[in-house]
Amino acid sequence: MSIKNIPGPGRPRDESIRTKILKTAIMILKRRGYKQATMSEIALVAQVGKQTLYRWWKNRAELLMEALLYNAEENVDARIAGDGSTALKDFIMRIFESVNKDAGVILKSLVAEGIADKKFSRIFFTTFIAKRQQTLSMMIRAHASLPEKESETVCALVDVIFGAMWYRIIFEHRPLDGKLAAFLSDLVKRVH
Amino acid sequence: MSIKNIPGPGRPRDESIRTKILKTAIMILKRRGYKQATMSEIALVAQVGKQTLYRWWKNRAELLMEALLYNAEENVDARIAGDGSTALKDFIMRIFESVNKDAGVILKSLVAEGIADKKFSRIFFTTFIAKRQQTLSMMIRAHASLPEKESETVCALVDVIFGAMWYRIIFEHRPLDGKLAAFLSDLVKRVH
DNA sequence: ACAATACAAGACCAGGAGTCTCGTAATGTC
DNA sequence: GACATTACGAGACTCCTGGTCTTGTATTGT
Repeated sequence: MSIKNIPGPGRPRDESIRTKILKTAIMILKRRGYKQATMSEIALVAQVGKQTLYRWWKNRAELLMEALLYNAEENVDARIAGDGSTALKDFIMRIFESVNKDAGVILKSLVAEGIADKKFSRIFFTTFIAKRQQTLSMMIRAHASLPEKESETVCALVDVIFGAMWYRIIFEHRPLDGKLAAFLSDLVKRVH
Repeated sequence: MSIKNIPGPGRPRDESIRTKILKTAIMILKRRGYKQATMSEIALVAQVGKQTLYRWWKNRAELLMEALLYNAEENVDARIAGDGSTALKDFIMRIFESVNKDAGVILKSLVAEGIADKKFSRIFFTTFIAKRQQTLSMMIRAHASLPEKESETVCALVDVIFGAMWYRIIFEHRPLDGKLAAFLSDLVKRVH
């Protein structure tokens, strides 16, 4: 994502500056929202030259994307092991918690960038969303009562689950809580 | 939405200019996308002074919102009458068609505005989304096999259906087609 | 010492939202 | 018809943001 740090002559890149910028960006996003998290503001708060931002990332969208990945280091990976009957619900719940904590604002910001820039929308989808979809569809297959589930149905279920999540992330009309997680994992069991 | 036209002294407002602006905005949104649909561009193409835009609407978000409502005059209302077994699927399908035709770009634009401006997000939700949710929950209640469905479940189902729709509107990874509509209406029947 | 790069600070440019001004057109009132 | 009042098209203007460029200094390998 960020521009590579190939060793050569001259002063070396300072990795700690890169993470300082990412942390600052996340903090501003959380505290002041998407619109206030301007490049100048991030540079100012991080006490960093604007050029340094553009040395590490080629534009705002790339920086925000990496902020998301950096933030998601507490990674929500598929732990298919464990009690099979609640594995799916637990998985969904873990994602919800991450969204409720920090990721929500960042995810929304990236959607906004994607709406303004179709090319970025594709990048965002392939480098982040698609991977989550893969994981979820594995979980669904494992969780489903009927084994030979055609992929069409699994795809629809993935869109249903993440769709409901995104819908509540974007409009914030209802919380992402255990009730929804239970309802969604229940839904999967009902499909044959 | 648009600023009222109270009669009084002076030259009267020209309603045809208002609709000309809305049509131009929709056209630019469809043909060039959200980012290109700037206020200056709309004014230029519509052959209208920028001040006229701001006389009718107080900002870009308001204009886009009214463009959406104007575009949605081919209104997707609940026609609960008709074959009860396909009424829900038909309803969903009609919304999908409207989105696929014009509304999709406008809806996405309004989401982007909402992400940048929380206050507008609320306005968008209450004046547009909430009404669609009302209609859909009526349809669900009518469609459901079990009559006494607690409102909690209906709300979740609404979020599931519109969630899946929005998810595909935003990322465009899969089409909004009859298959999804059938799957979703089927899902409702399976919930008890 | 020297070349090369990174860094902070900040000037600079392009473009968009929103405001303001100007000259003109359309209305009601006298 | 004269007048006050408002709408209109055109476009200049301010302010802000994304992104670039410059300058002076710091840090590396040779």
